[in-house]
Amino acid sequence: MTNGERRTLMLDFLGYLKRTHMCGELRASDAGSKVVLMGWVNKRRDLGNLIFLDLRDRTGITQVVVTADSGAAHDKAADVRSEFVLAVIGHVKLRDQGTVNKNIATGEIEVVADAVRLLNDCKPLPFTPADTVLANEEVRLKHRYVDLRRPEMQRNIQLRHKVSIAIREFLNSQGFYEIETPFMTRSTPEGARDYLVPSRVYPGEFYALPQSPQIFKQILMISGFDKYFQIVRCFRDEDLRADRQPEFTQIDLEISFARPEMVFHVVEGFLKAAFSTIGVDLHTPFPQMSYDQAIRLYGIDKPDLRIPCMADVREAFAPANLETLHVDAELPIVAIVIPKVGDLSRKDRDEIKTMFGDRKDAKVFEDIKRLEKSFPEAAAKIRELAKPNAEDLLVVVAGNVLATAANAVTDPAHQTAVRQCQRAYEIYAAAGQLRLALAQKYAERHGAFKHGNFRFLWVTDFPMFEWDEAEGRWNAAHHPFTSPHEHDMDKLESDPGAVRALAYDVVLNGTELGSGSIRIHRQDIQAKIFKALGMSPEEQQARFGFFLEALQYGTPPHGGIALGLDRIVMILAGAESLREVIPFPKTAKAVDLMVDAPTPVSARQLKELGIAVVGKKDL
RNA sequence: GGGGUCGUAGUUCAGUUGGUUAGAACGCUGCCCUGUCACGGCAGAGGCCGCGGGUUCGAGUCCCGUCGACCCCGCCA
Repeated sequence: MTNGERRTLMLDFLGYLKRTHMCGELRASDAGSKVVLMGWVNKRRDLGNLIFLDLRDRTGITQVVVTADSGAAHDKAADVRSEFVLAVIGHVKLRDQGTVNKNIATGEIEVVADAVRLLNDCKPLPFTPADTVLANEEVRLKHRYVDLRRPEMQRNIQLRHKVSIAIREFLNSQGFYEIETPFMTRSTPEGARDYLVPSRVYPGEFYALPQSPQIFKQILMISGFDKYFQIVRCFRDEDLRADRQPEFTQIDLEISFARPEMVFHVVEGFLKAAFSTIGVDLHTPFPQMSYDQAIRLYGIDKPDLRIPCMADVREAFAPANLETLHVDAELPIVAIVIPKVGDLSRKDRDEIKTMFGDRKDAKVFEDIKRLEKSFPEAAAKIRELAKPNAEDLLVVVAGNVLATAANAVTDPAHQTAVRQCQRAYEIYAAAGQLRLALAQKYAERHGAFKHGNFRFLWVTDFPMFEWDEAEGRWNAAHHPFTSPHEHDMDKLESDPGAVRALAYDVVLNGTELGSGSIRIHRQDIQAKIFKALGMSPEEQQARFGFFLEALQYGTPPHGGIALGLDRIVMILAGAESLREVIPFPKTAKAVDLMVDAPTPVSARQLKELGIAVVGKKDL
């Protein structure tokens, strides 16, 4: 018999047999009882006249012993291989002293088989759930049903279930209604690319899968449902990342007569409930920080609070120092502190330069001791401002003096200001990136990234508009229905860049978990925003006509938020990728390797939809 | 769209400066084994070295292209 071939086995029927226990349940106190277990063969250890089978289901593993005197049972057990599906009828026996297995919960007992039923066999697998080394992800995804049997995946999916249930229960207790919104809806040309669904009835016309139920949930507020939530799939046709899938699940909610604090309170409540499912007691309320602060202190709008913030050390340098160092005096100078890194070799310090990259606009001083030699006073002042401990790594990031030509400004005045802001922002961002890269590299040393350290944060007061360099106009930073700050209304026309939005993000350990805002409920303000965005009344009508009409029929003030369920579960599970907490994820090229999707469809299907596909080369 | 890492047996990997018949472990098949739990012992099967082209007397190894997996940038209102 060659590899892969097996003698034909006689399989048994389940018949009237009923399972009495799960495989992870039995304990010493069950000794003596008659039991029926069902599950998969995790491992077989065949000692000849004595065969051990580890039977596995979602609750755990029980060792089954089959002795030669059990006759038929022993013959069957001899034929059994990995991942066969069995029913074992037997009795629970306390294990002898020396044979207890402390590694499994059921290790004090074993089930002595009286009879074995072969419910199904299993072809030799590319990998098994019992393997100690993990197979390649490509192989895992192709045979996802096997991969999902692995205890770790079972745990992750169970965790996901628990988190969903905890959130549902909490929101229900707070008076939220769970209301479904359509998956087949209208394409909104702004934002991410839509996944389109062709209409058969109207050839050439398309539905779009929702990027979020945004407009529907706002309409539900107009409809008087007061508090809505939904744990809902959303779709975005953009390139993937470890933390981005084309279809993902959001915890979406909206509240009528809402102020931001009310939204914060609800989110803190359900996150507390979700985290308590794994025994983590979250401290609420979460700290808050303005967007502006986040940029200046962390160089990013989703600060990771597990490591110290950056420090502004601009004042440490005398004008003469800056000139010598070719540092732009107009731009910020920031110090990064990474705790407990200890002494670095010359090679490690050079590595920092590589990590920072070759930039025109910014430079890094990675060797503070060298800076100390030439500029002792500045270095002393930097230490005073950044407050590193003796073992901490301290590096400084500053702006480069640019050639005058590159810095020439012919734009109107407000654009000059924008440009200056932009350059400062780039310094902060560059420093922020280096801070994270260093923190990642020296994670072992500072220990702040160990699983279980959950640092939440609200980031508030996002800018209302972003300047679009390519288009030469302002864009909505969040979406065009986000309400501006009441105090900033008067700047809508005079200084759009300074208008703050009533928008907020909830951030955990440097990952954006969710984003929300108080929405515009008044027609007059909505008109001003569209005007600031340079959108003509015709364009407004074409894009959002139905919604603008709805807004006019008694819209209450309202606001809400949406959080990524996948990301929450990923962080709770301590996983590196969303794919570890999504049962059937897609690859980086948006392919489902198990079902092999997407695929071409038949000419007949296309004809019915009025669709012609142009050759790939023509695209 | 751009940059990077990787691709060798079913799986995880090794493979020297380009040089005989491409190795190991696990898995698989057969035999032996009554206390294993990463069971053990003996024997065996299993390879288009991702694919295509090039350089060379000779390519798993060097070069070019291509496909696939992963990570990052762009993108994600």
